[in-house]
Amino acid sequence: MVEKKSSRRRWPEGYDPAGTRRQLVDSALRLFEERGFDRTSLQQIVEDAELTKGAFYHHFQSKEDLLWQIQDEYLESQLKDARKIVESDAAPVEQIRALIFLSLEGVAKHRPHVAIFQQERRNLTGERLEDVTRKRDEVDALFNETITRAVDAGDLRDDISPRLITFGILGMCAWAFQWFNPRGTMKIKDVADQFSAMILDGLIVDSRN
Amino acid sequence: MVEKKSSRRRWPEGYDPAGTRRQLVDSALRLFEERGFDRTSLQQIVEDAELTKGAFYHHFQSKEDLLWQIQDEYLESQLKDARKIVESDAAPVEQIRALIFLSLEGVAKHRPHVAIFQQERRNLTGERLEDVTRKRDEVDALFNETITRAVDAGDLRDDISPRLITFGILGMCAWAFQWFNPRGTMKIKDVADQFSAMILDGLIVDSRN
DNA sequence: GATAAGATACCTCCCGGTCGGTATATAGAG
DNA sequence: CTCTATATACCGACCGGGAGGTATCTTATC
Repeated sequence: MVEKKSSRRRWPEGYDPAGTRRQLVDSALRLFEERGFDRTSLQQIVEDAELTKGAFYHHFQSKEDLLWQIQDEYLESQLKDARKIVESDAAPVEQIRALIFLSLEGVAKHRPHVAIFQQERRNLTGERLEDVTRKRDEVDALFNETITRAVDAGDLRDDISPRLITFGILGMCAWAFQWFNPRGTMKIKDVADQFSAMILDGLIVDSRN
Repeated sequence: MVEKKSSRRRWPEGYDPAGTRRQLVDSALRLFEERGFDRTSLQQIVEDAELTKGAFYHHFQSKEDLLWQIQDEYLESQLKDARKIVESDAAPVEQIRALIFLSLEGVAKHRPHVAIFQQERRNLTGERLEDVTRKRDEVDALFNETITRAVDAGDLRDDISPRLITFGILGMCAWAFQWFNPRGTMKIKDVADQFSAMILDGLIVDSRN
Protein backbone atom coordinates (compact mmCIF):
# COMPACT_ATOMS: atom_id res chain seq x y z
CA MET A 1 0.00 0.00 0.00
CA VAL A 2 2.69 2.41 0.89
CA GLU A 3 4.24 3.02 -2.46
CA LYS A 4 5.63 6.48 -1.99
CA LYS A 5 8.87 6.33 -0.08
CA SER A 6 10.74 9.12 -1.77
CA SER A 7 12.55 11.33 0.61
CA ARG A 8 14.40 12.74 -2.37
CA ARG A 9 12.91 14.95 -4.94
CA ARG A 10 11.59 12.52 -7.42
CA TRP A 11 8.11 12.07 -8.71
CA PRO A 12 7.03 8.49 -9.24
CA GLU A 13 5.21 7.73 -12.47
CA GLY A 14 1.58 7.71 -11.47
CA TYR A 15 1.91 10.01 -8.49
CA ASP A 16 -1.30 10.59 -6.67
CA PRO A 17 -2.05 14.02 -5.29
CA ALA A 18 -5.06 12.84 -3.35
CA GLY A 19 -2.92 10.05 -1.92
CA THR A 20 -0.58 12.56 -0.39
CA ARG A 21 -3.40 14.25 1.42
CA ARG A 22 -4.68 10.91 2.65
CA GLN A 23 -1.26 10.02 3.92
CA LEU A 24 -1.14 13.18 5.97
CA VAL A 25 -4.61 12.56 7.35
CA ASP A 26 -3.76 8.97 8.21
CA SER A 27 -0.59 9.96 9.99
CA ALA A 28 -2.44 12.62 11.93
CA LEU A 29 -5.17 10.15 12.80
CA ARG A 30 -2.64 7.83 14.37
CA LEU A 31 -0.61 10.48 16.10
CA PHE A 32 -3.52 12.52 17.39
CA GLU A 33 -5.06 9.40 18.86
CA GLU A 34 -1.81 8.32 20.46
CA ARG A 35 -0.48 11.59 21.76
CA GLY A 36 -3.26 14.12 21.43
CA PHE A 37 -3.51 17.17 19.24
CA ASP A 38 -1.36 19.55 21.19
CA ARG A 39 1.40 17.10 21.88
CA THR A 40 1.69 16.20 18.23
CA SER A 41 3.73 18.65 16.21
CA LEU A 42 3.35 19.37 12.54
CA GLN A 43 6.89 18.15 12.15
CA GLN A 44 5.97 14.76 13.54
CA ILE A 45 2.96 14.39 11.29
CA VAL A 46 4.93 15.34 8.25
CA GLU A 47 7.82 13.03 9.10
CA ASP A 48 5.46 10.16 9.79
CA ALA A 49 3.93 10.65 6.36
CA GLU A 50 7.41 10.96 4.86
CA LEU A 51 6.65 14.42 3.57
CA THR A 52 7.44 18.01 4.44
CA LYS A 53 5.72 21.06 5.78
CA GLY A 54 5.50 22.41 2.29
CA ALA A 55 3.29 19.52 1.29
CA PHE A 56 1.19 19.96 4.40
CA TYR A 57 0.44 23.61 3.85
CA HIS A 58 -0.34 22.92 0.26
CA HIS A 59 -3.27 20.75 1.36
CA PHE A 60 -4.36 22.32 4.63
CA GLN A 61 -4.82 25.84 5.83
CA SER A 62 -3.52 25.11 9.28
CA LYS A 63 -3.10 22.43 11.88
CA GLU A 64 -6.59 23.21 13.15
CA ASP A 65 -7.94 22.83 9.64
CA LEU A 66 -6.60 19.29 9.53
CA LEU A 67 -8.21 18.52 12.86
CA TRP A 68 -11.51 19.83 11.59
CA GLN A 69 -11.40 17.79 8.41
CA ILE A 70 -10.76 14.64 10.40
CA GLN A 71 -13.73 15.27 12.64
CA ASP A 72 -15.91 16.31 9.76
CA GLU A 73 -15.40 13.16 7.76
CA TYR A 74 -16.50 11.07 10.72
CA LEU A 75 -19.51 13.17 11.59
CA GLU A 76 -20.74 13.28 8.02
CA SER A 77 -20.50 9.52 7.80
CA GLN A 78 -22.36 8.92 11.05
CA LEU A 79 -24.95 11.53 10.22
CA LYS A 80 -25.67 9.91 6.89
CA ASP A 81 -26.10 6.46 8.39
CA ALA A 82 -28.19 7.73 11.27
CA ARG A 83 -30.54 9.51 8.89
CA LYS A 84 -30.96 6.34 6.91
CA ILE A 85 -32.07 4.51 10.05
CA VAL A 86 -34.47 7.20 11.22
CA GLU A 87 -36.02 7.56 7.79
CA SER A 88 -36.57 3.82 7.49
CA ASP A 89 -39.97 2.33 8.19
CA ALA A 90 -38.82 0.17 11.06
CA ALA A 91 -40.59 0.45 14.40
CA PRO A 92 -39.22 3.15 16.72
CA VAL A 93 -37.80 0.66 19.20
CA GLU A 94 -36.03 -1.18 16.41
CA GLN A 95 -34.64 2.12 15.21
CA ILE A 96 -33.27 2.70 18.68
CA ARG A 97 -31.54 -0.66 18.58
CA ALA A 98 -30.10 0.20 15.21
CA LEU A 99 -28.86 3.58 16.40
CA ILE A 100 -27.17 1.98 19.38
CA PHE A 101 -25.47 -0.44 17.08
CA LEU A 102 -24.44 2.32 14.70
CA SER A 103 -22.91 4.30 17.48
CA LEU A 104 -20.98 1.36 18.89
CA GLU A 105 -19.93 0.22 15.46
CA GLY A 106 -18.43 3.64 14.95
CA VAL A 107 -16.39 3.21 18.09
CA ALA A 108 -15.16 -0.19 16.97
CA LYS A 109 -14.43 0.61 13.36
CA HIS A 110 -13.20 4.16 13.59
CA ARG A 111 -11.45 4.34 16.93
CA PRO A 112 -9.04 7.11 15.96
CA HIS A 113 -11.83 9.28 14.64
CA VAL A 114 -13.90 8.76 17.75
CA ALA A 115 -10.99 9.36 20.08
CA ILE A 116 -10.08 12.53 18.29
CA PHE A 117 -13.64 13.73 18.14
CA GLN A 118 -14.26 13.15 21.81
CA GLN A 119 -10.94 14.32 23.14
CA GLU A 120 -9.72 16.99 20.78
CA ARG A 121 -12.89 18.81 19.87
CA ARG A 122 -12.07 21.66 22.16
CA ASN A 123 -9.00 22.47 20.11
CA LEU A 124 -11.28 23.78 17.42
CA THR A 125 -12.33 27.40 17.48
CA GLY A 126 -14.75 29.76 15.78
CA GLU A 127 -16.60 28.52 12.74
CA ARG A 128 -14.99 25.12 12.70
CA LEU A 129 -16.05 24.46 16.27
CA GLU A 130 -19.56 25.63 15.53
CA ASP A 131 -19.77 23.40 12.49
CA VAL A 132 -18.68 20.31 14.32
CA THR A 133 -20.89 21.05 17.29
CA ARG A 134 -23.88 21.55 15.05
CA LYS A 135 -23.34 18.22 13.32
CA ARG A 136 -22.88 16.48 16.64
CA ASP A 137 -26.14 18.01 17.80
CA GLU A 138 -27.85 16.78 14.67
CA VAL A 139 -26.86 13.21 15.42
CA ASP A 140 -28.00 13.60 19.01
CA ALA A 141 -31.28 15.03 17.78
CA LEU A 142 -31.90 11.98 15.63
CA PHE A 143 -31.57 9.79 18.71
CA ASN A 144 -33.85 12.09 20.62
CA GLU A 145 -36.53 12.21 17.95
CA THR A 146 -36.66 8.47 17.64
CA ILE A 147 -36.86 8.00 21.37
CA THR A 148 -39.57 10.62 21.66
CA ARG A 149 -41.52 8.87 18.94
CA ALA A 150 -41.21 5.58 20.79
CA VAL A 151 -42.52 7.17 23.96
CA ASP A 152 -45.39 8.87 22.16
CA ALA A 153 -46.31 5.60 20.51
CA GLY A 154 -46.64 4.05 23.94
CA ASP A 155 -43.77 1.64 23.35
CA LEU A 156 -41.59 3.15 26.06
CA ARG A 157 -42.55 4.31 29.53
CA ASP A 158 -43.35 7.99 29.74
CA ASP A 159 -42.22 8.72 33.28
CA ILE A 160 -38.61 9.25 32.20
CA SER A 161 -37.96 12.20 29.97
CA PRO A 162 -36.88 11.34 26.42
CA ARG A 163 -34.06 13.79 26.79
CA LEU A 164 -32.66 11.86 29.72
CA ILE A 165 -33.04 8.56 27.92
CA THR A 166 -31.18 10.01 24.99
CA PHE A 167 -28.28 11.17 27.10
CA GLY A 168 -28.17 7.88 28.95
CA ILE A 169 -27.91 5.91 25.74
CA LEU A 170 -25.45 8.29 24.13
CA GLY A 171 -23.28 8.11 27.23
CA MET A 172 -23.24 4.34 27.34
CA CYS A 173 -22.28 4.17 23.70
CA ALA A 174 -19.75 6.97 23.70
CA TRP A 175 -18.04 5.57 26.76
CA ALA A 176 -17.37 2.31 24.94
CA PHE A 177 -14.35 3.78 23.31
CA GLN A 178 -12.78 4.01 26.73
CA TRP A 179 -12.83 0.28 27.31
CA PHE A 180 -13.79 -1.64 24.18
CA ASN A 181 -10.97 -3.63 22.69
CA PRO A 182 -11.57 -4.48 19.04
CA ARG A 183 -9.15 -7.37 19.34
CA GLY A 184 -10.85 -8.85 22.38
CA THR A 185 -13.25 -11.76 22.33
CA MET A 186 -16.36 -9.66 22.60
CA LYS A 187 -17.84 -8.52 19.32
CA ILE A 188 -19.36 -5.09 19.07
CA LYS A 189 -22.69 -6.56 17.96
CA ASP A 190 -22.91 -8.40 21.26
CA VAL A 191 -22.24 -5.22 23.16
CA ALA A 192 -24.97 -3.48 21.21
CA ASP A 193 -27.46 -6.28 21.86
CA GLN A 194 -26.71 -6.42 25.56
CA PHE A 195 -26.80 -2.67 25.98
CA SER A 196 -30.13 -2.60 24.19
CA ALA A 197 -31.50 -5.35 26.38
CA MET A 198 -30.25 -3.60 29.47
CA ILE A 199 -31.86 -0.31 28.62
CA LEU A 200 -35.05 -1.59 27.07
CA ASP A 201 -35.88 -4.61 29.22
CA GLY A 202 -34.09 -3.60 32.41
CA LEU A 203 -31.90 -5.56 34.74
CA ILE A 204 -34.12 -6.39 37.63
CA VAL A 205 -35.30 -9.95 37.92
CA ASP A 206 -38.85 -9.94 39.11
CA SER A 207 -41.75 -12.32 39.26
CA ARG A 208 -43.40 -11.11 36.10
CA ASN A 209 -41.77 -13.60 33.81
CA MET B 1 -0.89 15.49 50.96
CA VAL B 2 1.98 13.48 49.72
CA GLU B 3 5.46 14.28 50.87
CA LYS B 4 7.95 11.61 50.05
CA LYS B 5 11.29 13.19 50.50
CA SER B 6 11.37 15.93 53.04
CA SER B 7 14.08 17.39 55.17
CA ARG B 8 12.52 18.36 58.44
CA ARG B 9 10.07 20.85 57.06
CA ARG B 10 8.00 23.03 59.31
CA TRP B 11 5.54 25.69 58.36
CA PRO B 12 5.85 29.01 60.07
CA GLU B 13 2.55 30.04 61.59
CA GLY B 14 2.42 33.58 60.41
CA TYR B 15 2.44 32.73 56.70
CA ASP B 16 -0.35 31.18 54.78
CA PRO B 17 1.25 28.70 52.46
CA ALA B 18 -1.89 26.64 52.07
CA GLY B 19 -3.75 29.73 50.92
CA THR B 20 -1.26 30.48 48.22
CA ARG B 21 -1.23 26.91 47.06
CA ARG B 22 -5.01 26.78 47.03
CA GLN B 23 -5.14 29.92 44.96
CA LEU B 24 -2.91 28.34 42.36
CA VAL B 25 -4.97 25.16 42.33
CA ASP B 26 -8.21 27.09 42.03
CA SER B 27 -6.92 29.18 39.17
CA ALA B 28 -5.68 26.08 37.41
CA LEU B 29 -9.00 24.37 38.00
CA ARG B 30 -10.83 27.16 36.24
CA LEU B 31 -8.35 27.60 33.43
CA PHE B 32 -7.78 23.92 32.73
CA GLU B 33 -11.51 23.37 32.52
CA GLU B 34 -12.00 26.35 30.23
CA ARG B 35 -9.04 26.06 27.91
CA GLY B 36 -7.48 22.67 28.57
CA PHE B 37 -4.14 21.80 30.05
CA ASP B 38 -1.93 22.40 27.04
CA ARG B 39 -3.53 25.65 26.06
CA THR B 40 -3.14 27.06 29.53
CA SER B 41 0.30 28.41 30.22
CA LEU B 42 1.95 28.63 33.58
CA GLN B 43 2.04 32.35 33.06
CA GLN B 44 -1.74 32.48 32.79
CA ILE B 45 -2.27 30.41 35.91
CA VAL B 46 0.14 32.51 37.88
CA GLU B 47 -1.34 35.77 36.66
CA ASP B 48 -4.84 34.59 37.40
CA ALA B 49 -3.77 33.79 40.94
CA GLU B 50 -1.98 37.11 41.15
CA LEU B 51 1.30 35.42 41.87
CA THR B 52 4.49 34.59 40.04
CA LYS B 53 6.31 31.61 38.66
CA GLY B 54 8.56 31.67 41.66
CA ALA B 55 5.61 30.99 43.91
CA PHE B 56 4.39 28.26 41.62
CA TYR B 57 7.61 26.32 41.58
CA HIS B 58 7.86 26.68 45.30
CA HIS B 59 4.67 24.67 45.70
CA PHE B 60 4.75 22.33 42.71
CA GLN B 61 7.43 20.32 41.02
CA SER B 62 6.09 20.99 37.56
CA LYS B 63 2.98 21.80 35.59
CA GLU B 64 2.25 18.10 35.38
CA ASP B 65 2.58 17.81 39.13
CA LEU B 66 -0.17 20.36 39.55
CA LEU B 67 -2.38 18.46 37.14
CA TRP B 68 -1.79 15.28 39.07
CA GLN B 69 -2.61 16.85 42.41
CA ILE B 70 -5.88 18.17 41.04
CA GLN B 71 -6.89 14.75 39.77
CA ASP B 72 -5.73 13.04 42.89
CA GLU B 73 -7.78 15.11 45.25
CA TYR B 74 -10.92 14.24 43.30
CA LEU B 75 -10.18 10.56 43.00
CA GLU B 76 -9.35 10.19 46.67
CA SER B 77 -12.60 11.84 47.59
CA GLN B 78 -14.70 9.67 45.28
CA LEU B 79 -12.85 6.55 46.32
CA LYS B 80 -13.51 7.22 49.97
CA ASP B 81 -17.21 7.79 49.43
CA ALA B 82 -17.57 4.78 47.16
CA ARG B 83 -15.93 2.53 49.72
CA LYS B 84 -18.31 3.75 52.36
CA ILE B 85 -21.25 2.73 50.18
CA VAL B 86 -19.89 -0.67 49.28
CA GLU B 87 -18.98 -1.46 52.85
CA SER B 88 -22.43 -0.53 54.08
CA ASP B 89 -25.00 -3.21 54.82
CA ALA B 90 -27.48 -2.00 52.23
CA ALA B 91 -28.77 -4.44 49.64
CA PRO B 92 -26.63 -4.70 46.49
CA VAL B 93 -29.23 -3.04 44.30
CA GLU B 94 -29.52 -0.16 46.72
CA GLN B 95 -25.74 0.15 46.70
CA ILE B 96 -25.89 0.43 42.94
CA ARG B 97 -28.38 3.26 43.22
CA ALA B 98 -26.14 4.98 45.71
CA LEU B 99 -23.08 4.58 43.49
CA ILE B 100 -24.93 6.05 40.54
CA PHE B 101 -25.94 9.00 42.68
CA LEU B 102 -22.39 9.42 43.98
CA SER B 103 -21.01 9.47 40.48
CA LEU B 104 -23.54 11.98 39.22
CA GLU B 105 -23.21 14.11 42.31
CA GLY B 106 -19.49 14.33 41.59
CA VAL B 107 -20.26 15.64 38.13
CA ALA B 108 -22.63 18.23 39.50
CA LYS B 109 -20.57 19.38 42.44
CA HIS B 110 -17.07 19.16 41.08
CA ARG B 111 -17.41 19.94 37.41
CA PRO B 112 -13.90 21.29 36.95
CA HIS B 113 -12.34 18.26 38.59
CA VAL B 114 -14.40 15.90 36.48
CA ALA B 115 -13.71 17.78 33.29
CA ILE B 116 -10.02 17.82 33.97
CA PHE B 117 -9.94 14.20 34.99
CA GLN B 118 -11.78 13.04 31.92
CA GLN B 119 -10.16 15.30 29.38
CA GLU B 120 -6.65 15.90 30.62
CA ARG B 121 -5.68 12.56 32.09
CA ARG B 122 -3.57 11.76 29.09
CA ASN B 123 -1.29 14.67 29.84
CA LEU B 124 0.03 12.70 32.78
CA THR B 125 2.96 10.39 32.29
CA GLY B 126 4.90 7.73 34.15
CA GLU B 127 4.16 7.20 37.81
CA ARG B 128 1.59 9.93 38.03
CA LEU B 129 -0.42 8.43 35.19
CA GLU B 130 -0.19 4.99 36.74
CA ASP B 131 -1.31 6.31 40.08
CA VAL B 132 -4.35 8.06 38.70
CA THR B 133 -5.25 5.13 36.48
CA ARG B 134 -4.99 2.75 39.38
CA LYS B 135 -7.29 4.84 41.52
CA ARG B 136 -9.75 5.17 38.68
CA ASP B 137 -9.70 1.40 38.28
CA GLU B 138 -10.35 1.00 41.99
CA VAL B 139 -13.50 3.05 41.74
CA ASP B 140 -14.60 1.10 38.69
CA ALA B 141 -13.89 -2.12 40.53
CA LEU B 142 -16.18 -1.09 43.36
CA PHE B 143 -19.01 -0.66 40.87
CA ASN B 144 -18.18 -3.98 39.31
CA GLU B 145 -18.04 -5.88 42.60
CA THR B 146 -21.37 -4.53 43.71
CA ILE B 147 -23.00 -5.37 40.42
CA THR B 148 -21.53 -8.84 40.43
CA ARG B 149 -22.84 -9.36 43.94
CA ALA B 150 -26.28 -8.28 42.83
CA VAL B 151 -26.22 -10.74 39.95
CA ASP B 152 -24.97 -13.56 42.13
CA ALA B 153 -27.69 -12.86 44.66
CA GLY B 154 -30.23 -13.30 41.91
CA ASP B 155 -31.38 -9.70 42.08
CA LEU B 156 -30.21 -8.87 38.56
CA ARG B 157 -30.50 -10.93 35.40
CA ASP B 158 -27.48 -13.05 34.66
CA ASP B 159 -27.57 -13.05 30.87
CA ILE B 160 -25.72 -9.75 30.65
CA SER B 161 -22.17 -9.75 31.90
CA PRO B 162 -21.54 -7.70 35.04
CA ARG B 163 -18.60 -6.14 33.28
CA LEU B 164 -20.84 -4.79 30.55
CA ILE B 165 -23.38 -3.54 33.03
CA THR B 166 -20.61 -1.74 34.86
CA PHE B 167 -19.36 -0.01 31.76
CA GLY B 168 -22.88 0.90 30.74
CA ILE B 169 -23.58 2.57 34.05
CA LEU B 170 -20.22 4.24 34.25
CA GLY B 171 -20.69 5.61 30.77
CA MET B 172 -24.11 7.03 31.46
CA CYS B 173 -22.85 8.74 34.57
CA ALA B 174 -19.57 9.99 33.18
CA TRP B 175 -21.28 11.39 30.12
CA ALA B 176 -23.46 13.60 32.29
CA PHE B 177 -20.73 16.14 32.55
CA GLN B 178 -21.13 16.74 28.83
CA TRP B 179 -24.68 17.93 29.12
CA PHE B 180 -25.74 18.44 32.72
CA ASN B 181 -26.25 22.05 33.67
CA PRO B 182 -26.08 22.63 37.43
CA ARG B 183 -28.06 25.82 37.00
CA GLY B 184 -30.84 24.16 35.04
CA THR B 185 -34.18 23.10 36.46
CA MET B 186 -33.27 19.44 36.71
CA LYS B 187 -31.68 18.36 39.96
CA ILE B 188 -28.95 15.77 39.95
CA LYS B 189 -30.92 13.57 42.31
CA ASP B 190 -33.67 13.33 39.72
CA VAL B 191 -31.18 12.35 37.07
CA ALA B 192 -29.82 9.65 39.35
CA ASP B 193 -33.27 8.29 40.12
CA GLN B 194 -34.32 8.22 36.50
CA PHE B 195 -31.08 6.66 35.32
CA SER B 196 -31.44 4.01 38.00
CA ALA B 197 -35.01 3.31 36.99
CA MET B 198 -34.02 3.13 33.35
CA ILE B 199 -31.26 0.64 33.94
CA LEU B 200 -32.87 -1.44 36.63
CA ASP B 201 -36.49 -1.54 35.55
CA GLY B 202 -36.07 -1.00 31.84
CA LEU B 203 -37.90 1.21 29.42
CA ILE B 204 -40.22 -1.11 27.62
CA VAL B 205 -43.88 -1.00 28.45
CA ASP B 206 -45.30 -4.45 28.24
CA SER B 207 -48.53 -6.15 29.13
CA ARG B 208 -47.14 -8.30 31.90
CA ASN B 209 -48.00 -5.94 34.69
C1' DG C 1 4.85 29.15 -19.85
C1' DA C 2 1.24 28.31 -16.48
C1' DT C 3 0.08 25.81 -12.77
C1' DA C 4 0.10 22.25 -9.39
C1' DA C 5 2.83 19.69 -5.90
C1' DG C 6 6.12 19.68 -2.90
C1' DA C 7 10.92 20.89 -0.67
C1' DT C 8 13.81 23.81 2.25
C1' DA C 9 15.29 27.45 4.92
C1' DC C 10 13.83 30.48 8.00
C1' DC C 11 11.06 33.52 11.23
C1' DT C 12 8.76 34.88 15.39
C1' DC C 13 6.75 33.75 19.48
C1' DC C 14 6.12 31.93 23.78
C1' DC C 15 6.40 27.82 26.56
C1' DG C 16 8.03 25.29 30.73
C1' DG C 17 11.51 25.68 33.62
C1' DT C 18 15.73 27.78 36.16
C1' DC C 19 18.24 30.60 39.12
C1' DG C 20 19.97 34.12 42.04
C1' DG C 21 18.09 37.16 44.98
C1' DT C 22 14.94 39.14 48.67
C1' DA C 23 11.67 39.48 52.43
C1' DT C 24 9.57 37.52 56.43
C1' DA C 25 9.21 34.82 60.50
C1' DT C 26 11.04 31.95 64.01
C1' DA C 27 14.69 29.85 67.12
C1' DG C 28 18.40 30.17 69.84
C1' DA C 29 22.28 32.66 72.12
C1' DG C 30 23.60 36.09 75.09
C1' DC D 1 15.00 42.03 75.10
C1' DT D 2 18.18 42.20 71.00
C1' DC D 3 21.07 40.14 67.58
C1' DT D 4 21.91 36.71 64.36
C1' DA D 5 21.42 32.41 61.81
C1' DT D 6 18.39 29.90 59.11
C1' DA D 7 14.50 28.06 56.69
C1' DT D 8 10.46 29.30 54.29
C1' DA D 9 7.93 31.93 50.86
C1' DC D 10 8.08 34.37 47.02
C1' DC D 11 9.91 37.39 43.08
C1' DG D 12 11.11 38.19 38.21
C1' DA D 13 14.68 38.29 34.71
C1' DC D 14 16.32 35.00 31.83
C1' DC D 15 17.04 30.75 28.72
C1' DG D 16 17.01 27.10 25.27
C1' DG D 17 14.06 24.94 22.43
C1' DG D 18 10.45 23.81 19.74
C1' DA D 19 6.12 25.26 18.10
C1' DG D 20 3.12 26.81 14.00
C1' DG D 21 3.51 29.21 10.05
C1' DT D 22 5.62 31.66 5.74
C1' DA D 23 8.52 32.75 1.66
C1' DT D 24 10.70 31.21 -1.97
C1' DC D 25 12.44 27.97 -4.91
C1' DT D 26 12.34 23.40 -7.71
C1' DT D 27 10.28 19.93 -10.23
C1' DA D 28 6.64 17.66 -12.94
C1' DT D 29 2.48 17.86 -16.04
C1' DC D 30 -0.42 20.09 -19.31
